[in-house]
Amino acid sequence: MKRKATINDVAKAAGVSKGLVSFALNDRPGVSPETRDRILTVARDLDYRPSLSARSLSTRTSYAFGLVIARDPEILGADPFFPSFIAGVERVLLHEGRALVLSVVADEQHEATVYRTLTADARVDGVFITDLRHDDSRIPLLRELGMPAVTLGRPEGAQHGDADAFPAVCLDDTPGIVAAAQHLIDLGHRRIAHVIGPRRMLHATRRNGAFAATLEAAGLPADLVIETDFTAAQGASATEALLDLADPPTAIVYGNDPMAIAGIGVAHERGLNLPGDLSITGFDDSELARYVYPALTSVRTDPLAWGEAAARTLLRLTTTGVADDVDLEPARVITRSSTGPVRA
Amino acid sequence: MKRKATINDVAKAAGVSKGLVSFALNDRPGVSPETRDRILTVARDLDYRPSLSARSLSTRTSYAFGLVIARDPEILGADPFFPSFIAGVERVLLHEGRALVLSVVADEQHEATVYRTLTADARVDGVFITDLRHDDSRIPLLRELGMPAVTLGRPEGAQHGDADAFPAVCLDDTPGIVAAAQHLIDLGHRRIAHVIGPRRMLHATRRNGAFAATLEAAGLPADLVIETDFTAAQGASATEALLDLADPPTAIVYGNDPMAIAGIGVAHERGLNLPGDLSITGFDDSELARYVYPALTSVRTDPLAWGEAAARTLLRLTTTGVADDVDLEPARVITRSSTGPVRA
DNA sequence: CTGAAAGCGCTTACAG
DNA sequence: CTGAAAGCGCTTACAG
Repeated sequence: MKRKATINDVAKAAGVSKGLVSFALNDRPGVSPETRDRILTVARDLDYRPSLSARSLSTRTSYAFGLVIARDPEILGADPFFPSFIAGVERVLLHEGRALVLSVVADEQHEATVYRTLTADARVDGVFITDLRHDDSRIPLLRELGMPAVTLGRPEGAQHGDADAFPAVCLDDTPGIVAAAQHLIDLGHRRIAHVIGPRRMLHATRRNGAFAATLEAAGLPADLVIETDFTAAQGASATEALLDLADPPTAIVYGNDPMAIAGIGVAHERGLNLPGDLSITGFDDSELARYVYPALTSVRTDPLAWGEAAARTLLRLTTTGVADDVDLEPARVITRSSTGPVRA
Repeated sequence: MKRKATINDVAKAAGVSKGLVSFALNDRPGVSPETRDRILTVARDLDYRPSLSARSLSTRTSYAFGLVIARDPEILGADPFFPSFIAGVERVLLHEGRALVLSVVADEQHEATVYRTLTADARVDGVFITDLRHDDSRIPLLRELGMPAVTLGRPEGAQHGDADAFPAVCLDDTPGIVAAAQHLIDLGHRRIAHVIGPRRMLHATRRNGAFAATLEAAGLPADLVIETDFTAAQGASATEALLDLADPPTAIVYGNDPMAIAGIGVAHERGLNLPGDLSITGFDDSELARYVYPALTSVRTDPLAWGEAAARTLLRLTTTGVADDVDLEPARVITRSSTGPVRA
């Protein structure tokens, strides 16, 4: 391991000042084409790579983005969203010389601390905000900290194109949930339950709103709603509670696949026939969905594309100061054999 | 947002040189107690936090660790290991002012590129090596790059306490697989198959060795072994292949839970009764394991503890230059209802 | 025990 | 079009 070449080595070898080397490398005007070529050649020959920490100190830029996830590790492990989302983010950052700094915290208490530390240390140039909540404390916090951010979905109250809002990268999940509900209605179901994620999360209530509207448009009540923390455990107990009802549902729509798969487990344990006695749908269309029995009808989003779009948007925001909202392909239902006609 | 206080502000306010401030803050000898107290008080009053990039430039330290995962996002999403492992890592890094830089790459080709970039940019002070492979190219690569590392498990050929080896943080999985196999043997199974992960991965062959030894010790052949890429898809097709055999197994041991759950799906699809017609075991004991039907017998490891131990070891290695190997509680089998006596 | 200074490796006005 | 210099905010020998 020989010493890494510095800008000084390049400058000396090229017979110019280091300022000029910096200009040439950063594609700034004011360098004659011949000089620029010579500098770039020398830099390549010396295998020169600018020091990140030196650049960071000069430019007050870390060349990294942050993702803070406030979820219990148990839930995180069951949820295929984040790995795919992160893979999408990486796919664009890798080529941009940016790194992803990841923080997993158990609760929303520690979350704020982490954001403050990331800011104080200038560890990242911007952050991704996932799992938007009602009255989300992260929005004012990050604004106060002056930390650029991109939200997954649009926060409450924000209008498309709000001047002072963080850019939003949106993947509308309501068409998926509407399609799932309508699919069940079309199959003749009249009592359809909804097992949702935590109500403090925006998408839980938004999806439930879409669900309820679809049922009501068909003249059906949307009164069977159970809130969970997204764990398979609570998916199972919600299913137990629903099936114990005097007038149990003939179909259950779940907020994620692990809960739906747990629901299948509970139904089988009770000797129910699927989808004959009970239809079940999931959400996220994880790989496992098509391999359980019966194969799970689920709502497909595209976390990888979401990650890519979010990364590109944050990159634009942090480099140019502005970035437009992005709308991705909405979610859609994937029909499999866990849903079927209601029994006569 | 007022300007952040710098070491100069503290020095001026305390009436000392900035060198002394640095000494006081870093707990170095040569500062009188009174002066140190005064400096620390002033620093607190000014809400002073040393600039990370300035420190990094001076000390050639990034105060961050790297984790490069070479897996298809699809597989990653189904596998609960990494989220828990990462949560464990975070739990110790958070209090040590270190950050985790995460890279997800699709294949082992890009892996080397990422390690080179992380090193060239001095983006991290050390890395975690997970999913050890046979003849693992990362070991010589990182040694060549001079990048400190900690391995999860001991690499091939390395002896406990090798002077020049990277510290290994080990969680022995063979007791778990041995117990699973023995459990099936005790239940009277004579034809037991093993659906393993990629053979290039150390743990796949190591576990299969333990599996085979257990069967052979009981006078049983261990000839039914199918290699997969760890996806539920290949777990399902391996199950199909096994059940299509003229003399199919009465029990199948899977290398992870998603494959085992897919196996349950295939068995149910064929109208088999579990565990009457077929016993099934998984690996990792994911949350879902206990909520599928029948509840899945699985092998439990502790990824969270693994993450914590790995982080502490890497921290010690990068700060002191040496770190001992660590042995964690070995894996053990958790018996549930997907395994039962072989049918008469 | 304390201070003044050099150095880490960049970027960026400022002169010429 | 090019050079010399200051500055980013720390750490660390070196003197005293």
